Amino acid sequence: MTRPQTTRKKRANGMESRQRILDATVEIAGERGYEGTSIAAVSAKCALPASSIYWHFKDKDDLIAAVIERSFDTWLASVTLPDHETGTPLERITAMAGNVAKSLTDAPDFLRLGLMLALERRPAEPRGRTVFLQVRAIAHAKVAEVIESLFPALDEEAVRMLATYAVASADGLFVHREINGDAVDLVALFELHAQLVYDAATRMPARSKA
Amino acid sequence: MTRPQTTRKKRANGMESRQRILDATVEIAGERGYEGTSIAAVSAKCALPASSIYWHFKDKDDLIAAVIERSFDTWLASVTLPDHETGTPLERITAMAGNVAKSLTDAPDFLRLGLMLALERRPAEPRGRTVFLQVRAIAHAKVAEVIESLFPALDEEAVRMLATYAVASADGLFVHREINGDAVDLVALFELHAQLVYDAATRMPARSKA
DNA sequence: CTCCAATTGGAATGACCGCTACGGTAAGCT
DNA sequence: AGCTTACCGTAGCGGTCATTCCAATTGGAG
Repeated sequence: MTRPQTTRKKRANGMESRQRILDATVEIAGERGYEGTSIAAVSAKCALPASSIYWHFKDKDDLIAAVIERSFDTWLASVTLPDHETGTPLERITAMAGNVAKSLTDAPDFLRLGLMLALERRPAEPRGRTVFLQVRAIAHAKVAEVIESLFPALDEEAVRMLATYAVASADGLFVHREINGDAVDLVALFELHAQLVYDAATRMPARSKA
Repeated sequence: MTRPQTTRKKRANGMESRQRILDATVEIAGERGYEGTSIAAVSAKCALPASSIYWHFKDKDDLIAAVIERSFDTWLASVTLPDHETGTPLERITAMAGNVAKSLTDAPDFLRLGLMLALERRPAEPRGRTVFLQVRAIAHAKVAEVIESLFPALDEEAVRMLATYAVASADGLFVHREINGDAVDLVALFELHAQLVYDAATRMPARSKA
């Protein structure tokens, strides 16, 4: 994020090396978790010495956080929400869920690493975990927004609970695919999920608005 | 052989020490994951030297696997499935889901540790991970059994998908509570979950049986 | 060309890692 | 009593950890 930018051209492999380091780290961290990600292993995988890693990143925590941030950006770029509103509401949220499922299949690193970090609760919380939880909270808010716009009769508490259910279940479906491999049809599961949430919202009692 | 040779009386702190070690390990592994669980940290927490840990357990992998196994037993003991519950099918599976949610609240270590291990995919798979995945597969089969008995008209594929959705979403809801803390009402979420799955099964088309 | 800063290379740091060797101690058994 | 088994305690092994130091390199700017 911090760019010198003062007309200092990329003169050596700087940026490419940075990407190589992040590539190696995302692979190792996805295999072995936070503690299992050793600088030596990253160094071996990206064929750069440890000193280069420490030139590009302050310390291991900073490296992991950078990985989370970059994989989130990658994932965001692969989510294409259809902004034009065609079809019934159910068709629309089903399409949205399908797109999210597809993007998670294409760029799973963000959620995979994030959930791994989130499940740990070490005394000194890694910065990557904080970043993940913030992003996740935003996702929750956006889902709640969609639900509220589609079902304005629902009260706040119902919207909150449905959004929580929608996001949490989606995580679970993703984890299921991470565990059971590519044979799992994540798009189909997400579309089913969208329909269930939609049905639930339809059947929920509309109470007085706050 | 008139010499029973059965359990030699517990003459030292053997069994108690074993439990102390497991208690310490479940705490540390829940905080820091597989690699982050160091023998020295366990040793410090249970106030027993490393050599005692290695007397009771073959190696670190064996220790983690033992923790998974014990926490599974603890969890199983806290699940009380009402086998002949009265009421409608929906009421019955809702009660079942509520019981599972309550047991997961009371004894979360099994699923928490298991999911942490499951998300990692290190080259040499820890035995604890294998154990967890086996138990999880059994859980999936049991859920499929319940669904099939309640909705005999559904074809195999539909039952499989619903069971997958039911288990995976449940994991996600559990993770949500682990992340967001005790304020999350897991029982309510599980009861909602049960109802959604029930509704989905009701609405699913009944195809020809295989 | 020289100078300078961005990178890399390699080696070293002390702390910690999993694990073991081995002696001590106390409670069974005979 | 003496032998055996179960467990605890100390000390340490070889290795890896995150991190740092500092000397090379490299390429753009003057």
